[in-house]
This record gives sequence, structure tokens and C-alpha cells, in this order.
Amino acid sequence: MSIAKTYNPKEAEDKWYSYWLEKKFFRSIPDDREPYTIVMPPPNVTGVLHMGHMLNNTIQDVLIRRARMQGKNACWVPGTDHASIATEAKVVAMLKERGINKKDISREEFLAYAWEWKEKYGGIILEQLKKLGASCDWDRTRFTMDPDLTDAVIDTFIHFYKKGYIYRGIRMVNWDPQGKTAVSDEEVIRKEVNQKLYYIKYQIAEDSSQFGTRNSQLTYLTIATTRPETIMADTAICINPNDDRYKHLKGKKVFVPLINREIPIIEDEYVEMDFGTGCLKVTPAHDLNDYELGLKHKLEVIDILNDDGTLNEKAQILIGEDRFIARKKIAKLLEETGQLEKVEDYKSQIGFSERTDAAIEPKLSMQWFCKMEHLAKPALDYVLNGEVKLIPDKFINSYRHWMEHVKDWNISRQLWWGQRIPAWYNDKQDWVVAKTEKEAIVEFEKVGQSTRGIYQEEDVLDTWFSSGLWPISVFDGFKNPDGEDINYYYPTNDLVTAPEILFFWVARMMIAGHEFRGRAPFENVYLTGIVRDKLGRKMSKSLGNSPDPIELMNLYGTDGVRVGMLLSSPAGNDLMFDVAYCEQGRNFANKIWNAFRLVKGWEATDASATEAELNAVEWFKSRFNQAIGEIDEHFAAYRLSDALMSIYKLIWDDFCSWYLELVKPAYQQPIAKVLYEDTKELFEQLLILIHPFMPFLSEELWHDELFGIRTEMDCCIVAPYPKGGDIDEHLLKDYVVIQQVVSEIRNIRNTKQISPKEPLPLAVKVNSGRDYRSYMDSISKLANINEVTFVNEKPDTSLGFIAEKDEFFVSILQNIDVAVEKERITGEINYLEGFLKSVKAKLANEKFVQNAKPEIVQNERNKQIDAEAKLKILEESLAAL
RNA sequence: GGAGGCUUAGCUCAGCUGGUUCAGAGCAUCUGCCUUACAAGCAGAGGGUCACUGGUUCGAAUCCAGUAGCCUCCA
Repeated sequence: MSIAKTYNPKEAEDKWYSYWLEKKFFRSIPDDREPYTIVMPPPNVTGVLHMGHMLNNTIQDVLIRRARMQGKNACWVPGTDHASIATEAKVVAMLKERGINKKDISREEFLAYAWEWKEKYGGIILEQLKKLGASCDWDRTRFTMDPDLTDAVIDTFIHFYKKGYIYRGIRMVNWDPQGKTAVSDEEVIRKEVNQKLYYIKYQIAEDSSQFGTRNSQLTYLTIATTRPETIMADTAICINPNDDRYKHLKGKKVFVPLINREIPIIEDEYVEMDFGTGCLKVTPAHDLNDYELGLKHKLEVIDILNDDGTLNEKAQILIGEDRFIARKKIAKLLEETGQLEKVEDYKSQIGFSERTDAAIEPKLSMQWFCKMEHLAKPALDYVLNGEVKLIPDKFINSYRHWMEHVKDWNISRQLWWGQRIPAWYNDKQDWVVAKTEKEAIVEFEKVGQSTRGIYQEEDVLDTWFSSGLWPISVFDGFKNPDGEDINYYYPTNDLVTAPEILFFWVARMMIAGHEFRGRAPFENVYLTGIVRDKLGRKMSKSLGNSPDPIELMNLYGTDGVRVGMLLSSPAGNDLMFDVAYCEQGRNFANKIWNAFRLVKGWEATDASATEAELNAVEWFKSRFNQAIGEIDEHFAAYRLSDALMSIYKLIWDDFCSWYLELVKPAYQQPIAKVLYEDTKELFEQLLILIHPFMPFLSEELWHDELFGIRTEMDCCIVAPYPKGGDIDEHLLKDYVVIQQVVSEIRNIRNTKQISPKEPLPLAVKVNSGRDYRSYMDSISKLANINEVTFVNEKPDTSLGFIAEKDEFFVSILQNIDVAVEKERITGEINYLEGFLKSVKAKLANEKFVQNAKPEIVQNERNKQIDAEAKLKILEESLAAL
């Protein structure tokens, strides 16, 4: 059977993914094996697969596949997140296209559209993950708004409310006047904007307390602001108590221009004396800092804006005008009345809604909050005492900082898509928390309040409130807290996610885990970096610098892309992505493919193998076992890219470049049966080793007839992962020398322009006592040596080199350039002498000999002896020239 | 403004508790090769004052302090 010259991934990918599905290899059901569990960070239903998902899910798949092969009951739970704000924005946009305005339809109608949207688009990412080879248990796919998960959210809200953690309060939120909803800080994009700084005159009220000293002269105070349209909401003017310029104003009042409302002058060190005029207008309803200042000085709060950003009747003037139009009109009015001193250009940071790009308006509103201080403590302790490991641990500091300075969590969102807060109001605006209206009535009755006109809170809960329950809710831990699934799979093992949601999500899962299960929801949190382009820019849709992952997989093969993603992605560090990595991955796949072609082409014979060939097999087995150790260590430390690189080098360098070349028969010659069988077995082991990284290629080759007939469940995906075994250190050391000798000979060929096809004689002067006889066939084969002699003197017309302590001489026909040789050897001597000098200096230093560990000193002595021996050899060969 | 992190070869990164397993890997580069597994390849080779300045030490890429540059998070 002929086999293609290059690996064609497409066919293998489709074939094996459906085979794995069909044979239910991804399915996990509790049994008596050790579980290994990962819950997937649920992607937004609005999303499409991007490079961040690729990285994140490749890592999870590598971990889960390896665990599965190690005989654990591997369970990877997939799912999606309802993403309140993002989804609602999408649905609103979709409705707009259909000519429907959200305002004109009921909540129920809107939700029907939203579900329709979710059903249509919500699963895109999960489908795309299948192409990546993700071995999730798809039967367990969950959505944060599934009935059970929604119940869990509602019950949790009630639970926390009853424990006194949930309360209502007025807070300043980021209001999106276009979307007419509050958005979270993370959804506000700050941009530097050219603005104007308006200098406005506020007339000072006459001082009535000091009668008799009436000042008939009108005096005023100038204030600089970028938002003149909010002056009607001013409730104070603030000066710095240390500001000498304004000392005479203490305790006085001023009039708000245009509406002539009297407001007090207050003092607070918050005001920066050297910014603007040193006077600050205080507008508690429309600025966060002013709000806090207002609280401190017990100021009135006047909110002059409607939800859509237009002025309301409290503004007294320009009612109904948009805030930006009002700004211009106010400026004009002020100018006309002589109350505008001047206008300056000014640059400042303004927040814009990520969804609608509208300028964010700070707005006071009634919100639901969750007290965090008490809840955060155990979640912090999990990390500090090591029960939960953050990988890399450099994130512990920032985690601690955040958890120690945690603020109460605003859990309400002015949206429809999500879990509606289970709070109920009556006609008197009293409220109770209850799961259903019926229960709410009971609650109202209990406290003797009206049960008329009952309606439910309009707001929904923050999406993180539901995703925070994810590791418990996906295993039905709320509905069935002593169920088989939750008891078996919880706590999960590893969580793979991005550092930017360490607090929003990871911390909250730990809080919920502690509250409801008394244990952290996972043992290790592997934090991935951001995927950037090779210029270091974050990949984003707007920059258009992100490759399409699907296209990438089509181009380089899924295995190639997986390898490419992992080749340079240490935990917690950003990945500077470059398609060159995928190319490297593809090339690697091809290398394995071709190594396979070679072995497949062999024909076995009963003839026996040579000693050198048998040595090669033993060497590779030792090398393989050694590599297993390294790989296990890398995995234990979650250094996946290092683990991959170890396998890469084991396959490419040790197996292909050395082992296969050592045992490979001459063209069209048969191979000894022992070697053939051993080689096939080694190949199989390598396929297993690479499987977590390259599942498709390894499965494809696994089923080739070369390995005989396999039963339907005999698949690479569940092949037992190698555990490692005996390592012959002596043999490994010998091969280091053998490899060095071969390289040196090849190097001589290269520099002397001798073709690899031209056989050369080799002479060996053994000084070390090493027995080369059993290796000489191997050296001859790889370096094309036709004759080996053991000598005591350097032969004529030969070039020499030293490997360990032994001298090797290659006789060449062409004349040897004595001058060049002299220079080369002299160079080496100079280097060694310098080296020796530094070693001797160390040993001559009494303090070193006294203070350093004995083995270090001994090491230096060995270095001296080795260097001296080598020098002697070099000097002799220099003399012999 | 508060907190944290990073700086090692052209690029992306390893270098654990200070001492030849200490200056490394992969890619890229250069030089030979179309050698019947692989040019998506083979064989060789060259590349670094470990950001800078001090300090601790017998000894510093590694520990400490400061400086510069870059980045992230919170305000």
C-alpha cells in the first residue's frame, strides 16, 4: 500500500472525531476510578471562536487527554454563558433590524426573541471546538440559564439574602443612555477626548450674618468645568481649606448661574488647588467623586437627567434637551448673561459604552449589592494556604490585594436577559425576597404588609452570579447536593482561564464553593496569557489582526495549530502569536508522518541484528524513559510548552535523527525482525506520548495496519500513557560521546568539502578506557567510515579531535593545511589555559576552599584535572604537526 | 494616585533553593547537500557585557537597593 508523501490532516480529523464520539470516549460516568475533572470556562453565547479560546481549550484538551490515558476517569464539562449585556445588545440590534423597538414589546416577548437568538447562534463556539478536537463530554453540556442552573441562581440569591449578605442601596453606576442600562466598569472603554474647559462665574451671595457691613459691589467666584450643562444640579461649591485665595469665602453661599439657586461653599482637601481655578462645583448626582463628597458633607442630590440623557424638569431650563446640545446652549446662555469668563481647550479621559459607544453618564440608581468582606475571607485563604494553587504563582499577590480590598458587589443589571431578581414589591413599595409570587405574599403577610399590586423586581442578576456557581451547578450540586455526580467530580482538578477574570469569576467560584460545599471548587488554576500578534498588540476584531482559527486549522491542520499554540505559551505569559508556530507544528506532523513511512516500508527478515543495532535499541529505550521523567516533571509544573518541546526533541532528534538512522537498513534491504518489532513498539509509545498534543495524527497512525489488527475500542485516545522505566546511565553517557564523534567527523567533512558519500578511514587512540568496539558499527554507519583502527600514535595526513579524553583521527587524501590546523589547536589551547587559570585561581582562594560546599570544591579539582589532561593532548598534537 | 509584573541570542522564551547539567532551547540566519522516509527535509556553523548602576558574597543572570523602559490590574 502506498502512502502519501505528506500528511493530509483533513481526512483524519473528520474521521477520528466522529469515531471518538460514536464510541463515547469522551463520556464520563462516575465509577471506581480516580476522577479527573475540568469545567470549561463557559464562552459567551454571543461569541465566535477566537485565538484566546483556541489557546485556552487546547490546554484543557491536552490536560484531559493525558489524564484519560493515565487511566483516570476524565470528565471535561462544556457549556455556555448567557452573557446578559452582550446578548441583550445583540438581540436589541436584531430586533431593530426587523423594525422592532425593545420599548414597544413586553418582557416576555423580548425573552422569546432572545431565546430564539440563543438557540440559533448560542452554540457556535462549542461546534467550533469540535474541530479543535476538544474531548468534552458533550452529553453534559450546560447553559447558565438552563432551568436547573437558574434555580440554583435564585436559591443562592435567597440563601445569601437570608444570611444578610444582600442589600439594596443607591449607587453611582455607569449609565449607557443609549442602551438605557447600567454597564459594568469592564464594559466602559476609556478614550482620550478633546474637550473644552468652561470658566463660569458664580455670584457670591451677600453675607446676611454680618449686618452693617454691606458690600454693594457684586463679587463672584470662577469655576472651571467640562460639563456646564450640569450646573443646575450643583448643590455646593468646594474650596480647599488651605487655599489662601478663598479664605474670605468660608461659610458663604453662591448662586447657581441662570437659575439663581443658592448653594453653600464647603471646604475639603479633596480639591486640587492648582487645577482649574481651585474651586470645584459639586454635582453629586452626576459625578462619582462629587457624590462621595456630597455624602461626606451631607449635600442635597439633584438629578437633572432622564434615562435617555435628556434634561428633566429639575433642571428648570432646557428641559427635554439632550445633554450635549444642552451643553452648547448653556454655554451660550452664560455668555449672553456675562457669566462665562473664558473657554479653554482641554483633553481628558471619557468613558464610552463598549456596546453602544455612547458616552457613559454616571448615574445614581437603586441597585442590589452583595456584601463581600466576610465572603472573601475563605476564598482568599484557599489561595494563601495553598489549597488552591495559582499557576504561575505570581498572581497570588494581586489576588490577595484584590481580596483584601474587596468592595461590595453590585449584582443587579437593568436588563431583561438573565435571572430576574427574586424580590417582590407591593403597592406601598415594600419589598420581600421570595422564590415565587405565592411565597412573596406569605412573606408580606408575615410582616403585616400589603399584598396588593405585587410585582417582581425588573432587574436581572449579573452574569457572574450564575457563572460563579458553575463548578457546582453543572454537577447538579444545588438540586441534588448529595448526588453521585457532585460527590464524585467535586472538587474539580484544574481550571484553565484568563488572569483578567481571576476576581470576577475565579474568586466568586471559590466563594460559592466554600459556602455551599465547604471546599474550593478546584485544586489548580492555570492562568493563560493574552494572545497577541507578533507586534505585541492584543488580537481584536477592530484591529483585524486576528487570524480566523478555523482557517488556520484548514491551512496547517488541527494538530499543527495545537502544537503552534502551545510551543510558546508559558502559563500566565502573553503569547506572541505568529503563524510560523503553526507552520512548525505542521512540519512536525509531517516529520512524524514520514518517519512512519520509513518504518512502514521495511521488510523483516529472520537474520539477527548486530550488536551495535541492539545497543541502539537499548539506548533509545533509556533515552525514552529519561524523557518521560522530564515530561512528567514539566506536566507536574504545568509547563506544557516545555513538555511539548521535550517530546518534540525526543521524536525529531533522538528518534528520527539518531535512532532510525542507526537501525535503518540499506536501500531495499530487509531489517532484522527483532529490530522491526522493537521499532514498531517504540513508535507506538511515541504516538501515545504525542497524542494529547496531536490527537488526530497519532490516532490515524495508531490504526495503520503496520500495528496489526485493532479491536474497535483499541484507540490511541485511551492507550495507557507510558510510565517510564529503567535508565541505563552508562549507555546514555556512551552515546553522548558517540554522537559527538559522529558530529565531529561530519564537521570535518563539511569544512574540508568531503562528500558524505565518500568513505573515510578512522583511527582511534583510547585514553579513557572506554570500550568502543560495540559502537564502531554505529559510528561507521552514521559517519560513513570504511575502516577503523585503534592506534597509539597520530597517523599521518589526518585531522584529529578529542571526544571526552579519547582522540580520533580521520585520514584524508587532500593535503592538510598545517598553518590552519596550528591556529585551530592554538586557539583551543588558549581557551583551555584561560579556563584553567580561573579554576586554579578559585582553588588558590582560601576563602573559597573554606566556605564552598565540599562537592563544589571537588568539582573544581576535577575541572582542573580534565583541563590539564586535555591540554597535554592538544600540546602533543600541536608538536606532532 | 495605589498594587503587581517584565527586561537573557535577530524573534519567542527556559534558567528551581547563588558555584560546568551556567550562559541554554526552539524558530530565524549562514554554509554545504534534490543522500529513495521527509526540501514542510538532511548535515554542519555562527549569534548574548543576562536593561543600567551600586551593594551583599570567596563567588551574582540568579539575592538586595536604586535608575530607565515596557506591560497589566485597581482607582
